Amino acid sequence: MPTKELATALPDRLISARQGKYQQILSAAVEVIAENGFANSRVSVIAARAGVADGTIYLYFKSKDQILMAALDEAFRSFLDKARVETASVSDPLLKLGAVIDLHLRAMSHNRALAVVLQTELRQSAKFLAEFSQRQLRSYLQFLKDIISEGQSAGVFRDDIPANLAVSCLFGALDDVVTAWVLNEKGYDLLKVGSAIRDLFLNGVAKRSE
Amino acid sequence: MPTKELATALPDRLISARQGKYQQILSAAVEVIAENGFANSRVSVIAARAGVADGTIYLYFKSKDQILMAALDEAFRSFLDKARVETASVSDPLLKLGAVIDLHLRAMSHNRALAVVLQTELRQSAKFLAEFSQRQLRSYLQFLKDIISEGQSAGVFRDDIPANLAVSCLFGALDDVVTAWVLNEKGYDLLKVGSAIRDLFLNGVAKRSE
DNA sequence: CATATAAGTGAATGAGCATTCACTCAGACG
DNA sequence: CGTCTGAGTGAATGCTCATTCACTTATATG
Repeated sequence: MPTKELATALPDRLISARQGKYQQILSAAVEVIAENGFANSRVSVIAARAGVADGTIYLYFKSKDQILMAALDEAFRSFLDKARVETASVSDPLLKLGAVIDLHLRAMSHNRALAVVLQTELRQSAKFLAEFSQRQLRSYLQFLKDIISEGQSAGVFRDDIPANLAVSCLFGALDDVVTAWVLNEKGYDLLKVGSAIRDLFLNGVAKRSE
Repeated sequence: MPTKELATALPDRLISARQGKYQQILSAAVEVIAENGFANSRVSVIAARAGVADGTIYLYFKSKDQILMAALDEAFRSFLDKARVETASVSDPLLKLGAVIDLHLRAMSHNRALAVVLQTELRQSAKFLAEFSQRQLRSYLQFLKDIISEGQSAGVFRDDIPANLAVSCLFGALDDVVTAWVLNEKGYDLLKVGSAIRDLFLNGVAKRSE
């Protein structure tokens, strides 16, 4: 008979099987939810899409709500990780800003279903949003704020503007562009607007007096 | 016996009673939905809050979904009307821009429950959002776009920027500022950020070379 | 091979809740 | 006053799924 410690440890093979189904269910859920909205998504449909039985879902997730939570949480974590890695080596705030804008748009472009879920279901209810956003979204906004602040210290950004407000404007612009893309089937190359957003954010829409 | 035509017409008293309950139900719904989210709002609770019986709701609305639709629709219509009226007499694009920004923030400030619902439930599902946004939100975005275009023609706004993108940035910034306000209990005077947003939108965050 | 363990299944359950409808009642009208 | 109309009521209905659990299948262990 195995010792207690060994009894609770899983063999590698099982762990990776777990990972496999776990991921399968998550992506199936994102697809289905993107198509129908959370409220109109049936657990049984997610299970079918993932190629598992209804009950299997509950071996990996506590509830339907929790599937959505996990999906958003994971997507965000991976995005933030990538953002940190990709910008770590860039020190110029202007370049860093461009890099983040590109990554944001690239990440959304890359997985449309996920983008749909993030732009819509994330805001499902004030309570849910508040709970999620306090953790993940805040990290991202803080990350953006740090870039702004660095730029202010470095003297390339105006310092007569609250960094928080600048972040709202930057994030809001990105967010709205992505929403527009999500709602419009028609080709609209999300990646191409990055530099225009950067320009607009830096220089504004007012015409310079010559 | 009354003629058929008269039989289908309602006496004024009844019409205004209808209006009364209709409005009562709508505001009760907005409050309840703002507190709990649409999915977690019970029709019976909305009825209780409005001071009517459960069944009465169905004399005025076809379904629970339709209550939310009607509430958003009405709120938006009244906002757009006000926007058109308030800016009709302003011809300078710069002033007009400021007037719209102020109105947007004022409208949200004025009815927090409605703001919560607009910022959260409006995005409930891609399908719902697409349907609604195609009608109402589009009008507002078009309204903003017209202001930008006027400014470009008048030579006060850069014309090397697609008006649509400028709209996304402006609306996105407003939207995100309002969302931040909605999520933060703490006092944060929404009305005070109007001029800063206008300044940022016009001039950008980059420091001018002196 | 026998046994043990844990993953996976999917039909059955039942809770929650939107919606209905048989009824009440207040006011209008001759 | 008697009768009619239709707004309003709220308990009862029934439908829709999320969730469960008794069972099957696959893998590890000695």
